Amino acid sequence: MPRASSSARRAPPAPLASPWANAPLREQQREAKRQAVLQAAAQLFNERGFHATSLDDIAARLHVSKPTLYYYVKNKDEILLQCVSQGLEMTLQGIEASRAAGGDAVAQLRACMQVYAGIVMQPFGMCLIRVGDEEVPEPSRTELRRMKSEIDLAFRRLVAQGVREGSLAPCDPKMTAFTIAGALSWIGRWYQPGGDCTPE
Amino acid sequence: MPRASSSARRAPPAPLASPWANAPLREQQREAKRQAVLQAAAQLFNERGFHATSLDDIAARLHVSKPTLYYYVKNKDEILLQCVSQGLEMTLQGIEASRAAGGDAVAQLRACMQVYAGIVMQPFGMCLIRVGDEEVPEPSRTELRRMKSEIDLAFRRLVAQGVREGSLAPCDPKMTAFTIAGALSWIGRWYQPGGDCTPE
DNA sequence: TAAACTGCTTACTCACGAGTAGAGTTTGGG
DNA sequence: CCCAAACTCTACTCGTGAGTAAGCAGTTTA
Repeated sequence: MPRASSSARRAPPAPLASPWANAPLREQQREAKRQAVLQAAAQLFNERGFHATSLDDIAARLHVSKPTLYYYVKNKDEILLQCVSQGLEMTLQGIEASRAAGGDAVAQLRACMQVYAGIVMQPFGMCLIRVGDEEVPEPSRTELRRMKSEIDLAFRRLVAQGVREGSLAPCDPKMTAFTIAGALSWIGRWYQPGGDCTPE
Repeated sequence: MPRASSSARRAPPAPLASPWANAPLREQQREAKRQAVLQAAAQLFNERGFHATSLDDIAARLHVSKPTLYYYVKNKDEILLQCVSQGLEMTLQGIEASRAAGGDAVAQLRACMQVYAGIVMQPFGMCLIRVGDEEVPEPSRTELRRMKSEIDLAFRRLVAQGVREGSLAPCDPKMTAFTIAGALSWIGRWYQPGGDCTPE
């Protein structure tokens, strides 16, 4: 990020209407464009796969040229990384919220499932499912896997808790959590906007 | 297996041994090698993804050179197509066998699930799951999708039948079948030889 | 023995896609 | 009006990977 040198300052003469007043606005627009790049990329990755999507494809969808993309992101790998990270982040937050909402284990589990289902239908979440983590280069891969297993762990804990409460039939939490995650993730495989909707 | 050229042969002067006697044997060895190519390719596709796997990678794993591959297959797309086709074929046959084995709907369904689970842990079956069908070029893609939906249909029918028999709780067969397929397919995502096993 | 074929090799071509250089255009502050 | 930064473009480089050409060694047939 080469910019950001021009952030906070006050103009000596003018009382109102500080110059640089729109500097934060600039920054904000820049971020919006950056997000647009990620969004477009995520969609294309989902449609064609990561390797089958060229940067020209992404640029074309946004009606800009390839080098423009490099003004907003470092490289192709970083685009994928960001997409997946955001999907993961959303999921983690959603789960956190579901748990914070309280209720018994089954209610929490249900809420988490709803959240998860909703996310895998959105571009970033779908990225999470459809592109394997083989694709992201090593430094970040481990981090990503860590976050994924965190999600898995949350599900397992809820299942185990449900079993303890007696509201869930006794079962192996590990396998059950996998099964749930599998069934939910599978949605991201066939869902295409237009047709069904969110309800479980 | 690059060698093996010096394996089976018959002496010319022998009384039996029509010429061309080993022609079918030749054919058979050739087919074995072809299968080896597909097998190696499937494994690599599963490890790294289709586009991330080069023909040189496949060749290297077999200790041969790239052009040798072209002696056995037409091109890269055909390799993928064959892998997926074989996975699909195996599944279809397995389901057929399960249904033919008789029993009530639940028993049949259980058998089918067992078959499916077994298949997605093998290279070809895993291909089916891990590489999206976006990757295979258009003429064949439709055919592949047809076979996939045939499998899905088989599951749906069994679920519906189970509901009718009263042995399954009433539910939407379509959604239930999707859920089952999802949960089972997910296995192919995390399963790596070594650790757990087949039992459900 | 020579011809013919099978199986495989080395040494290419050629296209496409990631990433870069450097210049042109727009925008807002002085 | 002018300047500098913000932004975007055209025109490249360069590596990699799919697919091909042509020929070489061993085996089979005549």
